Amino acid sequence: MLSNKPRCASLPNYLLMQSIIPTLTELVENALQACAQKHAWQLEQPINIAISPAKNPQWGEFSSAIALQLAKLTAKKPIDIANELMAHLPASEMVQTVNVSVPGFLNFSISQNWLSAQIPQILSTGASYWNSNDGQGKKAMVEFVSANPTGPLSVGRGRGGVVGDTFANILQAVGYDVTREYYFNNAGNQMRLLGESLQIRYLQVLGEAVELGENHYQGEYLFELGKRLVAEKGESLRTAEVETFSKYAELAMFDSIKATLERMNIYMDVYFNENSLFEDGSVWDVVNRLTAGGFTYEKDGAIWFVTTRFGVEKDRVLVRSQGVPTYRLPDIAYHENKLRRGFELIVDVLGADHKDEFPDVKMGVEALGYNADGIHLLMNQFVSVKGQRMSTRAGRFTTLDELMDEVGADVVRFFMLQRDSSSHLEFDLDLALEQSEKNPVFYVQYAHARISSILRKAQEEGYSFENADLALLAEPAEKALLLKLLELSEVVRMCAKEFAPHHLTYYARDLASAFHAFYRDCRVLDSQNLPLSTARLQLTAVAQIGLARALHLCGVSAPETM
RNA sequence: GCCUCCGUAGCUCAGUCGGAUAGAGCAGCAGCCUUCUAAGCUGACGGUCGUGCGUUCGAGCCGCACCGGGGGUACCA
Repeated sequence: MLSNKPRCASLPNYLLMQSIIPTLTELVENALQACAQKHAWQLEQPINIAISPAKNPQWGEFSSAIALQLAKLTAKKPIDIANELMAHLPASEMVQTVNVSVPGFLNFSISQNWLSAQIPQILSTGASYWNSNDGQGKKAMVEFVSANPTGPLSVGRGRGGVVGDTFANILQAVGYDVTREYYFNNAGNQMRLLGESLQIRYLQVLGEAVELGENHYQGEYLFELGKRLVAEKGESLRTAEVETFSKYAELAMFDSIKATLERMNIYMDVYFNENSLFEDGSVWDVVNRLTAGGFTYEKDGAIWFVTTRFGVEKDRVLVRSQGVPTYRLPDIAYHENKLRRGFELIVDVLGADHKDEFPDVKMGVEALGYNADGIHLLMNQFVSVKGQRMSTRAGRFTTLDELMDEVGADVVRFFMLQRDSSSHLEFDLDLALEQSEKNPVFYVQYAHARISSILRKAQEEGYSFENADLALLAEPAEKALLLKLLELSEVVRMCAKEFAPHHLTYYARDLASAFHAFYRDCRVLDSQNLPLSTARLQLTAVAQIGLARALHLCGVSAPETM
């Protein structure tokens, strides 16, 4: 572990707000139990009760298809079941009305009073209103980026960086104690090639007729570094060892990577050096224990891991015949190290090109006697910009820095989060460059700036924020905005549960849209109607907190003016 | 060959456990600024959800086969 950067404190989460879907689920659950008992329904398995937002306002705000699911089990008509369930629903302050529609949906309308009552709660709790405690304070690690210091970060790595950092934010919001970790290797073949590449570039700058080999790093950045080296050291390194160049390049590349990450608002807690696993003997310790457990054998001078025992078609090499381990072995040792440090949830954010190493790691720690269920893969597919694929080795890439120079960190982060990470991402440079409503980042940020502007103006003109009569908030747009705001906690939980941070950007856009509709229909500041102004000011303030929370979880700024 | 991810509107993509009429942004079309930021809003247009079988009361979602694309299939990482 190289360094331990301080990062901003995670938000406390102590207040578990009563959120809508879990509450409705509980109501239906109670009704179901009552009906099942009364009519002796055979519910051998626990029924999964789904509550989803209604697709049409005529059905209220939330619906459940539970009666349709139960039709077969009970041999009754869905519509009858729904009516029966409705009759047994416990009363709740949250629910205004319940009705049944064909073919048997149970529809809920949320009470306006209950909704309004959430406003003071959010105002007093702040951004942590939407937190939950699903993680129960357990230790979680998100390992991401993990690029070896052989070159500037590519756009592809940037996706892993954004997805990993955002997912870490999400885990904190659902109550985990999160560590962000970067795993790297500064020994071995890659670093030797890097050193050779720099050496050749350095000599080229000095006018020598030397050329890069096919395996060397072709990127222009090493030529630039060579020039820098000449400027600093002159010709003194003409006969220097490769190691001198390797070390110099490594430090320079790491500085550049860290600067890039910082620019993207990413701060690692731990930089973990793969080499430490060799130095403390844990790599060889892993081999010995696997061997003692009967999980290895020797063939052709190499040590093989019996992965076929876990149902894989081929065994894998752990230690090459020359005695050098493959990447697989330190990876297993590394994950054992993570488990030994007490992490109960371990998330590896990997690119699609590294996906296949993941199962080997899980099999490895299982063979060592651990339960690997807490280790998860968050794979992200490749990124392309204008059809060009990234390849560091070939030196034909757009670096993250170049991309941020073009469009800014906020746009990069938001765009990287707009796709399911298992889908390919085509970075639309033209759209990203658009400083207008076409660009979804500006759309969301604009809503926040608009809100800020109203609140500023209210303050300047002396409008009261206190003692609001929130029952005055009766417009459909007001209700819709509140409902959308209250959805955030569910969105965050879903992101965590599904390892899918992209839902956040969709939510942010929906919330911005709900605010814009409110802005259109409901004038906030009206000197002729001060009570209504105060009520709407409170709602506006809550919208600001929610929008900022969604943006900040994405690692995107929430500007006060634009 | 095998494994895996993807295939949804002209383009880029969402689609919560299998539920009501499949959604959004962009592009293109038609409108809305003496009032809190028009970086906004409204309307219309746009679909054999890759193809074919199957399971189901009900399939974009589940199963099988096929087609097309990405990634992997190393004693590289």
